Amino acid sequence: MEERDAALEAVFKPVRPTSTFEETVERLGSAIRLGLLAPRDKLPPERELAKQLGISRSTLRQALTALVQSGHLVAMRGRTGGTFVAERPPLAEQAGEPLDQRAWAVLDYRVAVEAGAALLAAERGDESQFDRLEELVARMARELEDFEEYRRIDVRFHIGIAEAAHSPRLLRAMTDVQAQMSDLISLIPHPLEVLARSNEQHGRVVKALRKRDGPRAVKQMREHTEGTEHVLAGLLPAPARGPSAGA
Amino acid sequence: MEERDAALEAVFKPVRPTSTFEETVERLGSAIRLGLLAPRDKLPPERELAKQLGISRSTLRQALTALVQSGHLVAMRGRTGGTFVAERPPLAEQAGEPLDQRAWAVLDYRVAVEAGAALLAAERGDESQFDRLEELVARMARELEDFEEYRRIDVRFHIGIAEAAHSPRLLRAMTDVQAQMSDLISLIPHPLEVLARSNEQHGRVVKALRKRDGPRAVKQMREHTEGTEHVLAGLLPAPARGPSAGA
DNA sequence: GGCGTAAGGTCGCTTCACCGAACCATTCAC
DNA sequence: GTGAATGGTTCGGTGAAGCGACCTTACGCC
Repeated sequence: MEERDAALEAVFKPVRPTSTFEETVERLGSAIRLGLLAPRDKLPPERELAKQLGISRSTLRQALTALVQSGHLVAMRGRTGGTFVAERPPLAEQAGEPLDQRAWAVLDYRVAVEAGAALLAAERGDESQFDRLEELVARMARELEDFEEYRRIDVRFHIGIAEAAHSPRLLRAMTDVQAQMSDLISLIPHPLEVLARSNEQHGRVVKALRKRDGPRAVKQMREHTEGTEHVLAGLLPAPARGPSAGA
Repeated sequence: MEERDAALEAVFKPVRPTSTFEETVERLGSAIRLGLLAPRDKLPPERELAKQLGISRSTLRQALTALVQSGHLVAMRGRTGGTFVAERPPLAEQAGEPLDQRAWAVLDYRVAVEAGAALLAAERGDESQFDRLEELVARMARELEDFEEYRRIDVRFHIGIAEAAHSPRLLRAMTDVQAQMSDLISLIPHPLEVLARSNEQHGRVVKALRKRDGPRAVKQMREHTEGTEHVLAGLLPAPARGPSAGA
């Protein structure tokens, strides 16, 4: 039992079932914060959306109500009514409490997802998908002064890599990661130079993908993610990693 | 809305809340199949375990009953009784139905987790942890003829890398991946030569970790994971990956 | 040999999330 | 002005999960 402690520990940790309500708020809220659902976009009618999500209208409405109250959505009644994404939805949620610790967990997980996506994208990506990534890099280069727009494209870039990996599961993981990153990123300053440097790394990643050089793409991507970590390192208390898996 | 389809699609897919019962069966079942809980190991008394897991005894018993019936556990009554891991627990569960499709999803996810763990382990791993990995490689080399034992050590090796990454979240992801891999791996034959080759790759990964060369470790690890994929490729219908993230 | 105790096994009640469906209220197209 | 499409409201039903009390078994210990 000696050395397996770290892994075994996780086996007996409390089980936290996710409620349908929470899941739904999370799904829609993240999609909005990521810009997958853009401001003024209209959601399907409640009755239909409930069917799509496979949940009851009651539960869906609880989630929608929560998102209206948090400013993500706006509901309009009447014949031409509907539920719309707010003009200016909140960028990040108030995760609040143990942010310091959770932040590092997210960053570590991000390393895995980004690395995996880069590896597989190098192996399987279509040229057209790489074209698109390059286009996004070019667009970001033009938006260095509008952070919110830059970030929206940035999200699409990273999700685009996951799409090029042709793995639904990794795509899902990437959207999750980006959603959680948004909560962090909105906390930090984004001087123009940092964005520019960051985008240069984007470019190098695409270059490696084009060469079908997975490990190189991973290397470039790792340098890219380290950038974020270093900036955050100055803002968050400390990594505080234990001797074995941080306990 | 044009190009975001693949990512957006996931937003409106059915929400599947996980029940406490399922989660618990999964947690304990995986731990047993992975060998984290070894045969003859004794679980804590039900009343106590329920507290640890933060669930009611009733629900815990449902899970335990299921695991007894599936042959993972054995329950003994009386003063010195308790719930014990079975002598010879089933190696894999009958996921059954859409195994073909899910298999590839797992393999893709695995690439990410293994790559991320290798990257971070190269950066943060302790020498002592690398020593331990080397020891595991040596032990595997001695167990090429006993597949079940080999696989148990193999699991520990991969989990060991995640531990060296010092990231609780990646550790968790790795145990999940390994659990799902076990379901696949038990389906395929394991000729001695394949295990030997596989273990050589283990060795090369550790070597790269020792050199603190993350990208190289990722490269070696990718070659290692590809091995499994190629073997499975001969057994499963087809990747069947769509043009954009497999839809 | 019997008694206490630590375990698993059983029962019944309560609570709450989720579902389903009917119905209300508002607004606009026609 | 009427009807249809939409969000808003209410209420009863159902099943999962929790809580707690009690039964049963078997072993250590006096």
